[in-house]
Amino acid sequence: MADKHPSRPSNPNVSVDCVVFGFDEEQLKVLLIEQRTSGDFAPQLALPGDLVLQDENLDESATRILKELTHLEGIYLKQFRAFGDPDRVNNLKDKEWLRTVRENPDARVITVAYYSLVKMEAYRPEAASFAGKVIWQNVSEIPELGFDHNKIVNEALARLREEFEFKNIAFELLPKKFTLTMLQKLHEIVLGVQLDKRNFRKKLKKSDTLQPLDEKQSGVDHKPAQLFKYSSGKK
Amino acid sequence: MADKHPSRPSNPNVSVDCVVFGFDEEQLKVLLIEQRTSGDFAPQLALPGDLVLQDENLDESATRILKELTHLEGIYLKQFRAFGDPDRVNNLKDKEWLRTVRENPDARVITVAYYSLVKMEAYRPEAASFAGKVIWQNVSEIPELGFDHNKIVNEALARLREEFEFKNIAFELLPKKFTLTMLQKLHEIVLGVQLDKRNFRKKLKKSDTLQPLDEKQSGVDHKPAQLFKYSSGKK
DNA sequence: ATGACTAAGTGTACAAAATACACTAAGATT
DNA sequence: AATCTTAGTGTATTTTGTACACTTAGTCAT
Repeated sequence: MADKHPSRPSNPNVSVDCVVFGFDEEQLKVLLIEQRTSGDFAPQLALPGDLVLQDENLDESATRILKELTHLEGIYLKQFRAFGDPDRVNNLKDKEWLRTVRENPDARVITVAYYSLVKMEAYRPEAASFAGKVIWQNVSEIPELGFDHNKIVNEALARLREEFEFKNIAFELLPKKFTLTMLQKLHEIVLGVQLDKRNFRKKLKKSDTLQPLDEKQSGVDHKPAQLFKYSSGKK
Repeated sequence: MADKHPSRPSNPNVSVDCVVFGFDEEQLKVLLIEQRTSGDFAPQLALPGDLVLQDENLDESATRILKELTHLEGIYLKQFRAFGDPDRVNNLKDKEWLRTVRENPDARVITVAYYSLVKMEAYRPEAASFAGKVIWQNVSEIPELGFDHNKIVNEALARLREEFEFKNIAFELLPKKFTLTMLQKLHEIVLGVQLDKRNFRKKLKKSDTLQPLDEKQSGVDHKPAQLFKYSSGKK
């Protein structure tokens, strides 16, 4: 049992949790994993997350953990907040899942949260062997999650929306190639509003951050759209 | 010596660092403390910060640490980012200052950073007995600091500016009573620009977030200005 | 090849917001 | 009473945001 005297530093466990938002033409979802612990607890849903290892920085940790748990790679993850209520991981089931039982069972767990945004069709998550499965859950229908993960998802969603509202386009979070219609739909889905096509494009043009590619959309049964990439400044 | 096998969770020390910005009519400064360790190291400057204790959450920790080190109280502190490079605290002097030597000397230190903004004249920081002294350092003349604190200050300043640019007024960060001229000067100092008095006031009026008090500025040798407080929504 | 279907791509008129700019008013000091 | 200092206020112009509908390019079915 760790020392619980209040005037001592806590030497907590530190974990990383990843809120991966996925979008398609209509919906915004969050990637969740089903936790199956070795104990006989009922499975529960939670964000992909695990403890930070000794020789990695936080960004590296997030990348590694997301890959280990869901096989997703090459995704930009943005740190947005640490969560550290002393009792935020307070039950056996949660601790078992986090490997905390084996390492440092009585210490609290402080977590550093990351978010990202991906095109669902471009990334096919697969559950790690030891996890149950991974699912895309609609952001408007998120059930009760393990740990304090509902709070973390809500905060991440708020940040994502701020990013889109204030900075206009969250380029770090975008796919490398995209059509203007895709970009508009993404904004509409994230912000929950309808936008005017011409006005949306006018604003993009003025911001001067898009570069047309020598490539058009393929695999559609109508006029294919021009593909663009992000480019700061002008051509 | 702690276990350094890379595949193990790190059970790091976790600290909090506070970037307290202070403003007057002309300048924006940062509160720094001079570290005097018990060893025979030369003093160095750093942000007020220390390890998180077992039974406190991160916000509580920040509040406590700022008070212990500088006697500042009643200040809104906003968490903005965790910093966790594995070697960000890598010398004996830094470790000694952080009490890490006594508790968990070989583990890395992950820090959660907070910032805030105060009227310098309203808060008189005093050094804790064990610290050297506290100083207000101009943000444009920050010397080399301990740990990775230069990086943390730069990031905090960027966030503070974003807050002022995008959200227009960072009310959480303001004094409770203020004149419109004070508010304008603050914006000018933080953003490093000149603003037009009438346009600035027009925008404030439209935002409908200020409430005039039954009180005017005192102690000035000219026409006293109306004092306002923040108020969401209308009177 | 023709016609029908689907989404891509484009411009203009109006409303709202941001900017540039200079004088009068209130209190303090002599 | 005169002077000094900052408070407080409005209008004209430019820029930005909004509302709105038709033509074009490619695919598919006949």
